[in-house]
Amino acid sequence: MAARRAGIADVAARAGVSVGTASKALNGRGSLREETRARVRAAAQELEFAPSTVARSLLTGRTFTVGIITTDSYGRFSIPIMRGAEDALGLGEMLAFLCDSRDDPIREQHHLRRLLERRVDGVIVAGRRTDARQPVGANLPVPVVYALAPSAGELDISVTSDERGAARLAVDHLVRTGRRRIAHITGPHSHSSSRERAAGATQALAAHGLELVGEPWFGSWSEAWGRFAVSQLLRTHPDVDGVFCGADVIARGATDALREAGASLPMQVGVVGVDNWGVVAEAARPPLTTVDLGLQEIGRRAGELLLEAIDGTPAPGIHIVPGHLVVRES
Amino acid sequence: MAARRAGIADVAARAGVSVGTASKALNGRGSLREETRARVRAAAQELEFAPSTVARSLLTGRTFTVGIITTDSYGRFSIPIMRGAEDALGLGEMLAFLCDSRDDPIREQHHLRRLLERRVDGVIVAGRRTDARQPVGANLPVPVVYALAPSAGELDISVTSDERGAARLAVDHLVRTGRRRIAHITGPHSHSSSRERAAGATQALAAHGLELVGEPWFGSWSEAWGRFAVSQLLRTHPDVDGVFCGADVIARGATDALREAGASLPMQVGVVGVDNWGVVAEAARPPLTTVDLGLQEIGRRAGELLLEAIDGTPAPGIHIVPGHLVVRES
DNA sequence: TTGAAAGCGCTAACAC
DNA sequence: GTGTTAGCGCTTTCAA
Repeated sequence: MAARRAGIADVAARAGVSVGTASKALNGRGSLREETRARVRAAAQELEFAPSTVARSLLTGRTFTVGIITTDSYGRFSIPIMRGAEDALGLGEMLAFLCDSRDDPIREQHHLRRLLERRVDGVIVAGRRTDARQPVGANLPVPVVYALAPSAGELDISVTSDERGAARLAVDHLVRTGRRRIAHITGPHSHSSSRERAAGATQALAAHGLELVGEPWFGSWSEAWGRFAVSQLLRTHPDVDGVFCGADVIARGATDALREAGASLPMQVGVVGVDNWGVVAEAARPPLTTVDLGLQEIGRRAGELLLEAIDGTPAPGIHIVPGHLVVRES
Repeated sequence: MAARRAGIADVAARAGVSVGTASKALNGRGSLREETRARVRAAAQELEFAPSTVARSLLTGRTFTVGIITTDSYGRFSIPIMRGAEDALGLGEMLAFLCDSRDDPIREQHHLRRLLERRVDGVIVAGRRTDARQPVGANLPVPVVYALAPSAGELDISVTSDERGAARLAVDHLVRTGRRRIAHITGPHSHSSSRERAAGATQALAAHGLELVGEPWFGSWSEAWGRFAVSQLLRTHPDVDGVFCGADVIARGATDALREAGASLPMQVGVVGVDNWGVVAEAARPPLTTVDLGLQEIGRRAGELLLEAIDGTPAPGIHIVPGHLVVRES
């Protein structure tokens, strides 16, 4: 601590040149004698000179920072998205401010305002559901990219997951491994993810000339629901041989209930989840085959699209990132 | 988008005053006629004026930003810490840059450098283990606070968890609920958390005139290890009536193995974990009683200590944040 | 009560 | 090849 910070003026003085020259030397601009350049660089090194980005920003109008607003308290969904975004943004030498709106529109507006005051070059808004959301503002001075929860605004840039595709990947795997009597247990009907996955499952089965065993079981994103739904399912359809679950937690509950009902997994019944959430999928017995929605990829794509928009070539619309199947033992 | 950004000069022009006056009006500085103030405010409103923090920073030397460097890819540990830190920093009107070092010292240095170039007012370094770590740098121009993984530097500021206290909370609960033959299953011996929790458990039992059943079982942070250790434990100590597990994932494996071995929980055997990791603790059967290490509180404390250090009153040393017991049904 | 001017740390345009 | 100067958007003396 306490180390006084050297400015470019200090570096120039020590190297015996003017600040202009020092600037050129350090930025490789202009034409200077190699010896001068070296002398300046040496001085900078000795003084541990770190150029002030804030002064530079004032001049160029760019800060090389972006804001990421999550509605999600850095939870299950935001985290991989943030990671992906940081990957992409880091490549553009950008640093990200993190704001947690906790699903509160007031907080969101507050954060947005603070980010704009800080002159971020762009903003990523990450949601935790795939339901469309209202735009964070109109006529903003910087580009915004929506991740996971797409914006309802026509001309906005959004990146989201392929819900129907995810269902197809799951169902195709079950069919490919010989399952014919496939049921679907999923989350709340109020979530568009649940509805889309159910619709996707029905579609995919139809493509194989099959139908879902019973209606989709809408419930909650929990292990307990997975267990309960399976116990009920076995009463009406004891011959079920495949279960596509709308989430890994549901799938884990399902495997437990099936195992405890005496079914041998995966021989008698195949189970596929969605999420590829390590702590759940890997610890299940057997470890879960599941669809990874590519959240990190969504974040990466969002970062890339934001960089492009900042560079003046925005790509409006909803960009869909495909998921992929992770085959384990279930 | 595309909305041109109004500067204070625009506001001043529209209000028919000088920039100096506009500045004073908006910041409540100087003495101005109330009518002038109102006029300026109105102009600012109409132009959606958002003062540039970067210009202000250049002047004041403070950016009201901090950097958070996590070694943890925003995982299980960083997340609550970040939340807590954001809580504290938000109160100081600070915004946080997020950097993920992925446990790579090179990346860490790189990020630190970039943060310093951006003139952050301070830095939080968050780890994922409680083992002491090397300081991130010496003689830095801004204060640094270490969260979870304390710095080995004597004069640095660190905030970490109370590992022995956590073990005491767990053991006391088991004893209070009538358990006398208590075993301990935990993570790798190479982690100081494992060793400290084991030592704490032994100590706490001694305070009750009891001894651990067998040696502590060091292994890995996984459900599989919890299951395996319990199965072995039951062979040598079938009369065990309490298991203190060094992590919720271990505890969950332990409950599964106990239940499947025919033990009724929590009547015959009590199980206590550490972490209070929702997805694991709540889904276990029965839901886990566990020690919450207070990670969010650690983050909050780190944020507070950083603000204090920035304000010129650093509190060096290792600050220990107490955990608390979360009683569920196990 | 208000305006004019200097300056924060840096870069870029232009002189020398 | 190097130095000088103006100016990015704001706040803050100081003078009017």
